[in-house]
Amino acid sequence: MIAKPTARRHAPPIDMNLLVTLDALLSEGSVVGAAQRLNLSPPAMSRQLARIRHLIGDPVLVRAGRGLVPTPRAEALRDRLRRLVSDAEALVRGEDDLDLSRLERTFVIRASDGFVGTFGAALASLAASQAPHVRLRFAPEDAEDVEGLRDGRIDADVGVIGTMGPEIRLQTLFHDRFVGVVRPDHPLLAGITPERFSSFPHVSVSRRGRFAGPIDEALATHGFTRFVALAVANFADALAVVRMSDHVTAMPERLTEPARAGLLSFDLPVPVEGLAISLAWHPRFEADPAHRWLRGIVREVCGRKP
DNA sequence: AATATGAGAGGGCATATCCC
DNA sequence: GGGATATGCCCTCTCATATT
Repeated sequence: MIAKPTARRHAPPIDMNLLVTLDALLSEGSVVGAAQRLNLSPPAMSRQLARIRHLIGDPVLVRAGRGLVPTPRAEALRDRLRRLVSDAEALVRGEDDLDLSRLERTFVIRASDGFVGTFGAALASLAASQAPHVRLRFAPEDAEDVEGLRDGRIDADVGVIGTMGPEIRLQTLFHDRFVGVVRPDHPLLAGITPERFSSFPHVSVSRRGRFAGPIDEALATHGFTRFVALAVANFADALAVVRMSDHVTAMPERLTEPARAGLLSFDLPVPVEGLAISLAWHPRFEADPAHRWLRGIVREVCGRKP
């Protein structure tokens, strides 16, 4: 008996071009769109889709009415694939050929009005000095979901970032602490004790309209309860109310520095845990040189001493 | 070594099919 | 009807093999 070597034929090498094609198909959600993007005819693209289906063993995109919708398998592949392709593009292009002086791009940053008020001007100046054709759009904070980052409507998210999707990249920009804010001639200033602090009506800042937060928890551990009479969605509204009433509010110190001008800030009478202001982005932008530059200038501006 | 030949991949055009 | 995808047919190009 001849001992035959068990060497089996190697599987044919994977056509990596199909990954680029699939990325285009998933991004465009249509054969025609992907064909235009890759300078192919729609039939050629349709055939590439057929090859991808054969390669993956999944329909990838199925007809829904006139268009196509991705299968769960395709959805699961989408982000990794996007990252893979953009990494490959960056590899080929090289990271150095980012020409900031000619970069024309609009970045969407989701951030609170506090962040815009405190860092917006510095960020805009720094961006303009390095990349004069780049535009920044600050989008208001909505429900803190990852969809905006996932589908690319949002380039970066700045703020107190809680539970995001597991794939979301996160980096702490700085730590902040809560301070109380009242108008300058407020009666509370005669003596700030937990008891007197709790006796005035409060304004809470919550994009979700919450009346209770970490300050209430801190007060509760010391046996105090405050009455939050008003919940507003941004810092400016809270400050406007405080400016013209006996209401008391609390907000992150550094994040609202310029906005609190003309008002009186004070240390809270009970210790409240600090908060981390972070930058979040989707991994698809991880290797994107322009996006890296954006992250860099955000970090730089936040790292400057006030 | 140079040339011819055949298979296979992949693209475009025309057209079928589906659905709004 | 018209937009979108899928497919039949034919073409070109490449590569491996056969032939001179």
